[in-house]
Amino acid sequence: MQGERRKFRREGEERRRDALVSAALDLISEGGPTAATVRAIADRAGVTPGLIRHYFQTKEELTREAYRALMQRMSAENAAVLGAAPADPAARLAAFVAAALRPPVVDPRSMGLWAGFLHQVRSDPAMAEIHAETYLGYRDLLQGLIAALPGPADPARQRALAIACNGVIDGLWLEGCALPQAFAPGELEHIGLEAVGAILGFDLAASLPPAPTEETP
Amino acid sequence: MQGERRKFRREGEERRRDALVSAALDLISEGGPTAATVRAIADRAGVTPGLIRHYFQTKEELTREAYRALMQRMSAENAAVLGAAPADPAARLAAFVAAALRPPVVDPRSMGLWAGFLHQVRSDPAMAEIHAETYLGYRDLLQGLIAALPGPADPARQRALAIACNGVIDGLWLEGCALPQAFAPGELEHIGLEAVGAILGFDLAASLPPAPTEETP
DNA sequence: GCCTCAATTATACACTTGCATAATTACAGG
DNA sequence: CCTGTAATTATGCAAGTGTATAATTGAGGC
Repeated sequence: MQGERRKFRREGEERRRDALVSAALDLISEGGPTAATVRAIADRAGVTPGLIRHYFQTKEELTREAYRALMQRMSAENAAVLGAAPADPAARLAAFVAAALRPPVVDPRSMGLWAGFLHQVRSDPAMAEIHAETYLGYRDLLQGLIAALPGPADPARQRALAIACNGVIDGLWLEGCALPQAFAPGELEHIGLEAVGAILGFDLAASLPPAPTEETP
Repeated sequence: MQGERRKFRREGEERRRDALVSAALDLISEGGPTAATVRAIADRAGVTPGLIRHYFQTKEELTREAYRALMQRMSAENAAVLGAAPADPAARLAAFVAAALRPPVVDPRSMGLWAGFLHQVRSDPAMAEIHAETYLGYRDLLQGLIAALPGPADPARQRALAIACNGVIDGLWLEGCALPQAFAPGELEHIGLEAVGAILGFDLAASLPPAPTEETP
């Protein structure tokens, strides 16, 4: 008796791919790249390792897809706040900065992923391209918000300011993810608004829209 | 003929341990934790894999030693600037902040190491302890510099300010390591001084000691 | 109900990893 | 020069890695 063959259900390609990508992200965030073996990923996704090769030509391809999904999700989560933001440029920028510095964008799991992917992004050109696309998209969005502020329109200077503000935001994001309990609720946003405000010469903290737009459906 | 046995020189224990630790750090910074296999480490250190087991009970022990060496080196590099700093509290703090945001403290290799160690620091209690010691030591140093500033002495508030400033510094440090070419020389220090100054209500940028104390032996 | 075909599983393989142990060799002290 | 001993190398091994390929099985069309 060599045991019964495992029962299974057929699923659509998209669902399976999503499940595998999601499982890979979970494992990397928990235990780093080392933990994301094909067997562990398949196990977490509820399938057997062979199926990975059926949907992805190689494990590297799955990893790239997971990274792309992560970056897109985070950008979308941050940009979503602009939909409900007021028209005033300073308020929009303040809302954007604040959203980047609180959950769900700030999340210890995301930083684990960030660290886990770092070396692959550095060494694998395909990963580097995915990173560049997302990063530049984010920075352009930020530069647009800065350009909308009242004042002289100097594109070169706006670009430099966007880079600087992006640095502060990214840095504080990492810090918030790394030390979630070091900051009181709202404190990280406040630090970020002060710091970005100092760079731009604007009192952003005062411009933050009143209610952090809690979802109330 | 089974080839000649490799020639070798006997070395002191300390030199060999240092060489192995250094090799491990190099490899982790270049290729992440995955790249630091016992064989690769031994190769880089100019020895054979068996010697690692002779000086370290396990590879994990070598890894921990490497992490400790890294953290101590970085803290020392940053604190070194205080030796040549003036007595004025604001100038001392400014010098300290600026030193944290320029080479050799800011260094792409260090961030690769930071990312590589992240998951081990999270999961291995021994690693977490090493981290806590170094981190708290750094923050206490920063808090001491803040407490020396003129103004009311409120320890609880000073602690909160130290945490916030530490967050900005750490974050900008990471950003400077990640995107070295995004910032003009001196720009990152300037951003950091503005941001920390905004948190503390001090014009730190104006307090920075004139010459960045270039070594001229 | 059967039959087809793709989705899924099972098995095998070559390779790498960390670790243990035995065999050597450099170097100090007589 | 010899000899002991500890530093160093060489070899082997069990476990885990990604991947290739063959064997099964679920589910829709007739």
